[in-house]
Amino acid sequence: MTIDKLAALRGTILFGELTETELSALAERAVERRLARGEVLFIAGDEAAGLFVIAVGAVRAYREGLDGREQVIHVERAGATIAELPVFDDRPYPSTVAAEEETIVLFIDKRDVKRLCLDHPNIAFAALKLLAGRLRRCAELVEALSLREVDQRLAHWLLSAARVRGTRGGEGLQFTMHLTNQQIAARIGSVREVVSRALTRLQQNGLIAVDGRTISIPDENALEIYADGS
Amino acid sequence: MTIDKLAALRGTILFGELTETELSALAERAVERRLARGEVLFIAGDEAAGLFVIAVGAVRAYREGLDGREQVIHVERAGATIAELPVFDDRPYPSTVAAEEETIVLFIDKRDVKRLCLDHPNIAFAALKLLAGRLRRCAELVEALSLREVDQRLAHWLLSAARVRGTRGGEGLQFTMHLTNQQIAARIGSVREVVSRALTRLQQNGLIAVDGRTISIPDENALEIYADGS
DNA sequence: AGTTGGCTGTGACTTAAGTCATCATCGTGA
DNA sequence: TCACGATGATGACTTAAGTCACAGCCAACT
Repeated sequence: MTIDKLAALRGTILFGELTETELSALAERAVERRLARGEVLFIAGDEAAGLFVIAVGAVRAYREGLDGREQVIHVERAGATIAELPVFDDRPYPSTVAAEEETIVLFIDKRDVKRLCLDHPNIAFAALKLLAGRLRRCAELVEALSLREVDQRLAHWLLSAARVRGTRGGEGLQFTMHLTNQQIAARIGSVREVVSRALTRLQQNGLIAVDGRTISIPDENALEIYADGS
Repeated sequence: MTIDKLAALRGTILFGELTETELSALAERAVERRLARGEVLFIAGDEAAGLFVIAVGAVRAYREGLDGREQVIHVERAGATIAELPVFDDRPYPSTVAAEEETIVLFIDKRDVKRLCLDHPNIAFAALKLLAGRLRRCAELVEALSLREVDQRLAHWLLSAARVRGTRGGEGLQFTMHLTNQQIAARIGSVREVVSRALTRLQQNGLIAVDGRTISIPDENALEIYADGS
């Protein structure tokens, strides 16, 4: 399978507004890399020569503790970019990044990105907007980890997952969970067993209903109140 | 006491490279605001009309839990800016900001900042660098909160405080602690009593020595090893 | 069909962290 | 100068969260 580099670049917020000529020039210099599920793209602290555009698939950026426990910082899917920070501050990769599924990324040299930012103020502005969003989410995560307990963090996470992926119906808001408890744990800052028990508790309280891999939220509002307040 | 708005703006990374004419124009439109120690400048979620330049003093940006516990996200001093995010993504203030000491800030309308970013690519680039730094620190904080225990977080924090403010001498690296245990706790994500005990433990292990408000780190390396590894 | 390996749920236990209460000290403002 | 409130140390207690161990399941692969 070959991919259309041009289309992939055009699909990003960062490069979407370039002219066809500029896009082609960038596409020619872009280097494709394929990742198997779980494969690591780079490790936190590695020297960074540029950023990556996700053409197909999804990746997670995370930090690892000594015991091997992971904390996911953010997840990005096709159309997004990762490792922008080294472009702007010339420092190493801030997090380790691994593929969540079969993924194809395009490497873009940071000098190219810099030049584009300086030539096109609106690209720089798009990058600013992008980083602003990241920073907001990161601050949310800090707040959650520091000031909320696991059950609340889980409730909050389920709610936002449902709002992104879910559909509204007779059972209320519902969606299909495609992650393992382990993966959820890594995102909300906990461990497998605790997530398992927390899910049980949420069910017992009637805040969610679980049927196989389908999770329903009968009363969105009630779950929200629980998530940030108890 | 009157302050020199022009000088304050010139001292920032963001606006430092503007011409005198542009600076004056900006200074004329800047609105000064004085804050007493502890006074709140704005609250997370408030509508935001622009950013603030810190002319004198220092502020902390934090989130508050239901129980009133605070988690500091970042601290900024004279010469820095705060609340840049709303400028770039047109959303409300992400954190609550309060003065750590007597502080004077200058309010700059976000439309002015946007215009400057679009007219001067290097201002946009400076902003990108600024946000990149914030994001790195924020990710560090997430990692620490999720994967390290309090004693390690404290060790790490002491080390970086010492490296910024401290001096090297016979006793090793030493510096004056001008924060209360309460304040340290809010920064590393814990509470007063736990910080107090953690400090005692670090002393018992010979990793630090405390004399009044002076803290010495006899073996910087040993403390660092302890901070990220145990 | 059978085996292997990952995923889940759960009981039992440990422990880091947080809470509560007390007391001495200190600094600041009235 | 006095007094109050903030600060800090510390003992005693509680508890959320994490660890360990085990058993049942399911899906994939040989």
